[in-house]
Amino acid sequence: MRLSRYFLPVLKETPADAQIASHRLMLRAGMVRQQAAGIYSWLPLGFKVLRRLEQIVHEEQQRAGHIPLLMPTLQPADLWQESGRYDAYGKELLRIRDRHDRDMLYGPTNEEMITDIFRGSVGSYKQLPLTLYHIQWKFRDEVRPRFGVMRGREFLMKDGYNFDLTYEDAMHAYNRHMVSYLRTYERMGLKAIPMRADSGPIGGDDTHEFLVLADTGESEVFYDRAVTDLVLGDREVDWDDRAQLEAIKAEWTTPYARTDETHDEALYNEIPQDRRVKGRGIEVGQIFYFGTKYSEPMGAMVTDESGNRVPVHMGSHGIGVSRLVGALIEANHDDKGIIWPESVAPFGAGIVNMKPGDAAVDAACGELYQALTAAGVDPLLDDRDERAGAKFATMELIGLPWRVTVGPRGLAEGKVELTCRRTGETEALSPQAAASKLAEIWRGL
RNA sequence: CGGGGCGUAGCGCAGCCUGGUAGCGCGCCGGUUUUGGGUACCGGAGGCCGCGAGUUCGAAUCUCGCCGCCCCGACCA
Repeated sequence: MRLSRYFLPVLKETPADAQIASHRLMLRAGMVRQQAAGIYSWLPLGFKVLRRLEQIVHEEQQRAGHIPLLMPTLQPADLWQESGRYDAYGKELLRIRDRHDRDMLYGPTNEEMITDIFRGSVGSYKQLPLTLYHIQWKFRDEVRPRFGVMRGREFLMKDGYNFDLTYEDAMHAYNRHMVSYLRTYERMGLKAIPMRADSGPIGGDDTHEFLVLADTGESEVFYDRAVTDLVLGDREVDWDDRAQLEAIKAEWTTPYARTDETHDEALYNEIPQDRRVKGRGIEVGQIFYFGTKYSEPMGAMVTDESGNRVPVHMGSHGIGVSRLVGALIEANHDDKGIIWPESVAPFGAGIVNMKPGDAAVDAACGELYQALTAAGVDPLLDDRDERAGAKFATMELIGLPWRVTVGPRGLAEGKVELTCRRTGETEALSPQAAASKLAEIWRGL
């Protein structure tokens, strides 16, 4: 993309309403625009990041064998009356009436609807296990939305639902989600720690929240430092191997890690002193086994091997996709702006043309642009007639991981400069060498 | 929902206390200048001062009501 033809409304000054870094930077970098409290338009740059995250989530879900579909944002109220949540959910549920006076709602989650879909089409245990998911906008009418997209009223969420015959099968689905979530966050360059969460009335060891450590997080967290050293990496995962998934789950959930909701001071104090950490975290996902809570009242039954009609065991599993954009920035920024991990960057590299109109510089930029595009780096070429300082400041603000600076001075020696956003390190290379170095990095993603 | 604060140009703000018909910086447009870290100067466009009612000869300014937004707390898969 050429910046001169793009839509990137960056702000030099900080909007007064934004209190935390991610919100400030998303507004300054022209990623979002607020339309009402907790409701945002996603401008092109923000939209690109959102799409990248969605893509990673889709890939990892499908790798684990989960099946995508798409349910609507608006739902009929009667499904919720069936489950009992229409009255129980309270004011967070946005209720709407259509022209025929039918009660509708803007979905805050989809347990009822997915259960309805399931019961209409599945009747036998032979069709299990089944996990369906979608990535769709949700609305929860929060009393006090804040922190930009981190706590909006409208937000994009991946929510998945597993249907299994037995508790054991459902726990395997639970473990599958835990491991696939670990992979998902790792691919995004995030350290997200599964923490035992409050499971409410159901009780038991059957829900975990994933927290990204950040000083601005809403939750207070307590953990054993050992958990932050764990890395899933590229180890082979057999998604049908129950023992393997159970072992990975144990690896991550054995070290103490809890939010203030479930914190146990006595257990915490058993951790060796030098490994105890108290901090704050941003919740970016949750996995949850809830058994027959919906299948029973809503009649989601299958016939088992012995011919008995039994309610299916279910769980739901969410990743806050739009919130992740904020969480990523909270975890990756400095005083100049955002620092995107390569895997989620809106553009892989910025090319700065130091002298638009200079034939040699224009030509070198054009060649680099083509080479990087061909390598899948998806570059952003700053071909605007601006001062060097303004161009550098823009690139640093929007946080592209790499910058290639092309000017007459370097070009006279046959060199361009390759600068790493995160470290600030710069090296002079031939344009070809710079292009192949970036291509190499992208091949590894 | 309790407490606090703010709505004036695209953004950041001053003016309000003490009423007299709106100003600064950034951005934007035109020009000169500059050319490897947000250059300097000149000229210009852009406002139903959140909305409504009231007081007054006169309201951005005072009074009342409403709406919106932000912060702290409570709440939150």
